[in-house]
Amino acid sequence: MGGVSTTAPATAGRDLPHPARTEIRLEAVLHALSDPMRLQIVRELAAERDELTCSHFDLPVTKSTSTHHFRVLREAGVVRQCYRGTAKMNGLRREDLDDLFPGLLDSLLSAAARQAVRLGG
Amino acid sequence: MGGVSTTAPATAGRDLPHPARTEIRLEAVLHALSDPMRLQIVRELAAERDELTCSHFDLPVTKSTSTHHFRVLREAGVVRQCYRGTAKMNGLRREDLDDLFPGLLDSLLSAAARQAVRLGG
DNA sequence: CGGCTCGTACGATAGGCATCGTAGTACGGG
DNA sequence: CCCGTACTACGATGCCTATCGTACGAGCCG
Repeated sequence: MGGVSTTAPATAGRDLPHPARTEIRLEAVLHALSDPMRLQIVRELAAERDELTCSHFDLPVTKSTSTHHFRVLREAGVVRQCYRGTAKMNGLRREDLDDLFPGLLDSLLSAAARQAVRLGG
Repeated sequence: MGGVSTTAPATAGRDLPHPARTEIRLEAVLHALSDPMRLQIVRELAAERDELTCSHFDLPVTKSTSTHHFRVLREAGVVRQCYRGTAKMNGLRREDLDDLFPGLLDSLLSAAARQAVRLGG
């Protein structure tokens, strides 16, 4: 506070609001994953075990829509997002989810993989 | 047609359309369970390991809305419904779901139970 | 038959949401 | 300093859905 006109140092105003671990609701997680696009994002994020930029994903929608989906995932507590230069990094909140709902994420991922095999190949 | 005036024997025209096992989609299941009301229904259905009538559930909505939620669950392949007299019985499609997505249902139920304890107790 | 209970069908309503396009902001590099 | 890249914000649109109320159909019971 005080007289600092440029309120924050670097990447100011670029923090993204995330729900705390205890604020994550199962219904919101399920809703977030009930969209094919978002489920696909989460699957890729789980496969690569690292953070990925938004632009890494080649989604069949405009960037506006893409932004929307990533926000839904973040607000549901499924992914953690932060800026790194101009890029926005996305990481799965594995630890938080595993702590809240042990085994759920793995079951969901394996269910999605199984369905992909069944329908796609 | 034919001579039979009462077209069908009993509970005629009262069959309910269900998706076949192979038509059940993960996204639809997750969407169905992302509603608190429907998640509660499924939890009760899993607790009592028997079929339950619609009226057994004391939901804070009108009967119209209740009918709607049960239909969503049925069309997603989560529950199987049939008539028994005037009552409509609801049963969890455990076998189908376990075959398609092994472990998923249990993970979901346990996640829901865990959250109920965490928030309610 | 008459009435009761259970559930359905249909229409209305209000809110949510997936999608787009356009205009704009933040950062890094030449 | 200017430009390109990455992402956002905002408004519009059309669809889906959760909810209700009312009117109705189907089966049971006296």
